[in-house]
Amino acid sequence: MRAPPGAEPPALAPAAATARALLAWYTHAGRRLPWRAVPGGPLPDPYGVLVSEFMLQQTRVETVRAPWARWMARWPDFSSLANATLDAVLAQWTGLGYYARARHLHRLAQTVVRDHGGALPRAQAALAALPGLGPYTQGALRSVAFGEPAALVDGNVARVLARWHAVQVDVRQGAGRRAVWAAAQAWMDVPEASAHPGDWNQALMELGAVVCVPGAPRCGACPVAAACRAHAEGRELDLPVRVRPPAPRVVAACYAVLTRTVATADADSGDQEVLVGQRPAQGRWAGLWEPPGCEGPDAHDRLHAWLGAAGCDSPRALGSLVHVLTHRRYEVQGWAAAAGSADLACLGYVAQRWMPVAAALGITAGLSKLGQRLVELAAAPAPSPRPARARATPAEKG
DNA sequence: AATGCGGGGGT
DNA sequence: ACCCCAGCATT
Repeated sequence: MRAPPGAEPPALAPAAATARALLAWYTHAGRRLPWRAVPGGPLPDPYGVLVSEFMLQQTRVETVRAPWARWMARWPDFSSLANATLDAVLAQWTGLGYYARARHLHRLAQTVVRDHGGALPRAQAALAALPGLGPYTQGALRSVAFGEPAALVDGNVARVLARWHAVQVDVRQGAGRRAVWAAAQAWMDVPEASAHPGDWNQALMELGAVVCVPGAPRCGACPVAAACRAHAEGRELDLPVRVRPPAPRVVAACYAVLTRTVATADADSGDQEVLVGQRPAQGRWAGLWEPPGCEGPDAHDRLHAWLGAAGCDSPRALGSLVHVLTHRRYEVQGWAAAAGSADLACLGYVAQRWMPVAAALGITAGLSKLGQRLVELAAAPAPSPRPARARATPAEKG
């Protein structure tokens, strides 16, 4: 721990002392989890590890404890799981989310029984061919269950390594992702780490989960703070770099809500119907229905040209609304008109039909959320003096 | 390289 | 209200 003035910055390369310090901390302070082996002890049951790893994908440790115990009590091995029905498996997964994981796990068990004699294969190629086993889970099984010197990177490891090495780019994608995987792999060249690969990898994840946490890392409690470049440079709060997703692209759109009144036995007030078109099978809102509209800078002109050609005279402005998706911000002008001889194919729709307004607002109608909002806009009797919530004007908040 | 996929906890 | 979480499959 010699630190002469002007000495080189803290270790950027894997170092035996750092590996020893982290493993010692993990042995002493690591949580005892039911699927986790005692540090330094014999390897755990691969099936139990596999189940835990599937449940832990994008899910916190504390969320998994109880479901894992229930699962292991019901299906303690590959053959019992392989013999279970998919319905039972999915029901047992209830509440964990990402249900594709349960389907993969079930299918994996059946594959292991059928093709691998009921035991998880050790060869990397065979492992990678199993459903639901991506790079992270492969590394976890190889190191934790089989004791092989395989690296892994999850969200915790990516954050820890981003701080240790002061990685300046987003470690979740592209070059940053590759850099973090390379760094994780480099640690497997340190004998202190590769001698206990399962403990080493779990120690890295444990550190990220309880010390090197995202918001306010507890560097005072970190066993390897001396090796951390971000800490040495006082930038632990700035790393890992958070790539703010680009602001949604603004899309101008113009829609027309065409309605007609259908006579009913209840002669007083006929039922209102709205004209909707079905979007193509590809692209945004594929196959969903919506009132006719178009998008783009010239959306207003194109829509009104279409309205005129369709004989929908004197459209009435409904006002505007903003609809935000992950990557798009739709700024929509709505218009109401009486129906003419409207052909929606000209606007790119693959089908069209009249739909009762009440049905269009239901969840089973197949309208996009934007389509429903437009129908609501047209169906609203009048702008009330006090809207339910000022959702459309979040900017006023500040 | 994007996108969809659940649900819950922390700040 | 975000942000993040022991990710993976699909396009």
